Amino acid sequence: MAKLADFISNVTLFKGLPKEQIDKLSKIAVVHGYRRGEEIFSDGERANGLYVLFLGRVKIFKLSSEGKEQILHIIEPGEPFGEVAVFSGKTFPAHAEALEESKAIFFPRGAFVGLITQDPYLAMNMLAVLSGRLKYFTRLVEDLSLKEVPQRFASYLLSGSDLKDKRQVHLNIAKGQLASLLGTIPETLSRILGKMVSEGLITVQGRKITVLNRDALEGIASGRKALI
Amino acid sequence: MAKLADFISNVTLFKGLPKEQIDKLSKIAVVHGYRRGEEIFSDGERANGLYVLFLGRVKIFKLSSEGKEQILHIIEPGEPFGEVAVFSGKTFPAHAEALEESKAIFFPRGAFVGLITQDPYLAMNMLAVLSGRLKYFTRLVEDLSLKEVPQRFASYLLSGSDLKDKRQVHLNIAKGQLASLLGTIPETLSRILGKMVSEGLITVQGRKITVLNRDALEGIASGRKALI
DNA sequence: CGTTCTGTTGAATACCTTCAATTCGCGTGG
DNA sequence: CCACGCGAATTGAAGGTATTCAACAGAACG
Repeated sequence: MAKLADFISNVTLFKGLPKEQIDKLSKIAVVHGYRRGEEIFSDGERANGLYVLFLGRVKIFKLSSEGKEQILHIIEPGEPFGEVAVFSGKTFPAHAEALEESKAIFFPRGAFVGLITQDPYLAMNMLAVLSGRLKYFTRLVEDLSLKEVPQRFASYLLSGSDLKDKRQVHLNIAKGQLASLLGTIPETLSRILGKMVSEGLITVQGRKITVLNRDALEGIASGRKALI
Repeated sequence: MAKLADFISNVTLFKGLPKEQIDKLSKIAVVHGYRRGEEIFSDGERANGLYVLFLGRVKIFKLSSEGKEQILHIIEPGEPFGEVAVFSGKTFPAHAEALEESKAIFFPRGAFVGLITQDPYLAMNMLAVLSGRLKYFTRLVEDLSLKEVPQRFASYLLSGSDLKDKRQVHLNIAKGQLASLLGTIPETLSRILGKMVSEGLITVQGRKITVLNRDALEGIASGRKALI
């Protein structure tokens, strides 16, 4: 299990922990595999621990009574999920499903809480993770309530092409899933993509989007400009 | 300052802490007063600590570029606020403003973090607080994205009249503020109230709302029924 | 008792969704 | 290697919910 301990020591949540703690964590860890589309846990289900994604991609989402879905998070390898239920309430507050073949490490609640109370460093890391999530949700609420869909999409695009002014953005999820993440439906997103293309702001080839006019996109993201 | 220590020991965040810790907390605490409408901190402002509300009522909110507001939270006495910035990033993720004459206890970041690393109990309490907030936001996102305004309002009403089947709900904030909390505007809320009254579901006298037909409201809250 | 903020009501509009019909893309199997 | 089939994506037309703008009524406060 050297490989597992190795991975664990590189997870942000566990960064900076002494080797001894990493070993303890490895001992209580259980690895689960999931196929594309498989449910990991469901909203309201009793929670007995938390997960850290090892491989693949997982979506955390809510479902309406009519079956419409709102994605809260796309989890990437190294990120924890299902952590809320460990510290408050005893049930998961949303659904989790593998978007592709995935592996996740499961940490049973009791043992994990034990480690946290013994290691202030781990506690601080966990507090940082939860705070980061809260900040993210704050922005999500802001987007859903105060911005229109083109604004949200423009922000999404720009945040994905932030680093080293690369113009190419490769969507890591299907367009329909992106729509759900942006709080809309595939049709609406498709129309917005179409408009942006016809205005010369971007080009789209499957999941590959090229930003042609960054300034205009920033104008839309900030609400200063609108799509025609 | 016996009174302050007394209050602090009754705050959920500090529940179960030994007297010694409470004393330390009292020593690093600073009390601030705010008048109605006064800003406590603003979005993006550098954060040097967290607050616990002592008296009054505080709204945590986001503003759009056009000035529309979305309330994230109404803080009641005993609740902490501004805590996210202590553990992640260094700036407040939203605005805070006193809705009425208020007093808040301020805990400087460094000293507070020091106490947390010394007391696992305090750390666990803080984790529980953050998790609770996350759960709350999960529901807020769900409401904004997957439910219509009448549904949100019906849920709000019912959660306010939950205990001991009391039919009277007294709004603790102005209707305009409630609209902002529900992710809409005063006009829309007013129309919904009007419809519910004319359908005989409720009566409204200022801030006093009486539930006449709980079943119908539950139908609306769950999305099974609609308003005419 | 007047001024100001809060709440209400109406008409027009905007944005997004719904529904339905195609088209595209891709993996599977012949 | 090509054809088939199925889910994903696109496009059009119609409809619905909420917002905007504007005017007015009412409550709160000094």
